[in-house]
Amino acid sequence: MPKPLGPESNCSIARSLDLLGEKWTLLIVREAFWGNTRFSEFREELGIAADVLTERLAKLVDAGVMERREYREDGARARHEYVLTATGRQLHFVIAGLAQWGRENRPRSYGTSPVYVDVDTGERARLAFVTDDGRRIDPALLGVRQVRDHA
Amino acid sequence: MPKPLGPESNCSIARSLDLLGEKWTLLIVREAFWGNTRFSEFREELGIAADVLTERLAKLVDAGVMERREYREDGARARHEYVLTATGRQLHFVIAGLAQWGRENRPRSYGTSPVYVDVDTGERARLAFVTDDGRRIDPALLGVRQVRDHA
DNA sequence: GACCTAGGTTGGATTTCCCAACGTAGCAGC
DNA sequence: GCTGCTACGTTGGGAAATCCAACCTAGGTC
Repeated sequence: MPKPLGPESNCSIARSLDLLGEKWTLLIVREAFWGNTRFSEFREELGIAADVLTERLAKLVDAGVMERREYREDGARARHEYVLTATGRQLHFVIAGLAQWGRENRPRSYGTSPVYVDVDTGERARLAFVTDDGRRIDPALLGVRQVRDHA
Repeated sequence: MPKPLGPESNCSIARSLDLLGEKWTLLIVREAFWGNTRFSEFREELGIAADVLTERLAKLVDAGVMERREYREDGARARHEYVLTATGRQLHFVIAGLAQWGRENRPRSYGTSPVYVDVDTGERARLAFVTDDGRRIDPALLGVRQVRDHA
């Protein structure tokens, strides 16, 4: 029996959480979505310890979620920045799911929460389950099936 | 400045993760979605330590994600079970997001992964961003806005 | 060549997690 | 009414993850 956690788990949820489930990791991804890219920015926004941040960024780069790039501002030396890859940007559903759930189920009486909008029209965007041909599915009528991993 | 993690964080993602981001918590929620309800079932499926499970279940009940119920089978004594509340079931987007991401981005060459389907038609269900009037939004054209928490 | 800054590394305290052993309430059998 | 059995935990001690402050380093400025 494979362990319930770990990169070889039978369950894609467990495999995701093996990488993303450690403390801070999803908050780093959130910061990357918000446009922060630098070690010092992650540190300032999150208040995370430097050694933990180093380790998390390395794991995310290693897993292909983020990419470590060199960049250089005029007359400055080369620096590093960490940006989401296409794989990392696919986490928008997870991030949006957490944002939506927290907003609706763990409210606070003041302050603001992130909300997704259509960039063109400004309309509010919410998560939904849809079929391949675009029909929306009532979450109450949703079932789960175990499907063989392609390949 | 409120801490980036913690129940009073400015960000609904951080508030969600303050509860859900500890090790095992989302896997317990997953098991609950799969229909498991009992202490011993969680323990057997996950291999989680008993003390950690006790603590996680207490937090989830306290936060209104799960409900602790008494039940009694014929000629047996009263037992407890833990079932998702409406608030807990709203985590389907987060769980489905993790499942979909892991399936697509952390593949494995054997075994199965959970996939959501329409219970009536059997059609595959995927996550999408939609507007209130049901129009689907291309994730590439998605923006984020900070919106005041209602009330 | 002295200083500054971004991006780390290192050592040690604290917190969380793991594991095995034990506690306990109710019921069954005798 | 006592012995066991089983589900649901609690407790104690060790291992691992996290936190924090101090330090390091390379390239560029002055």
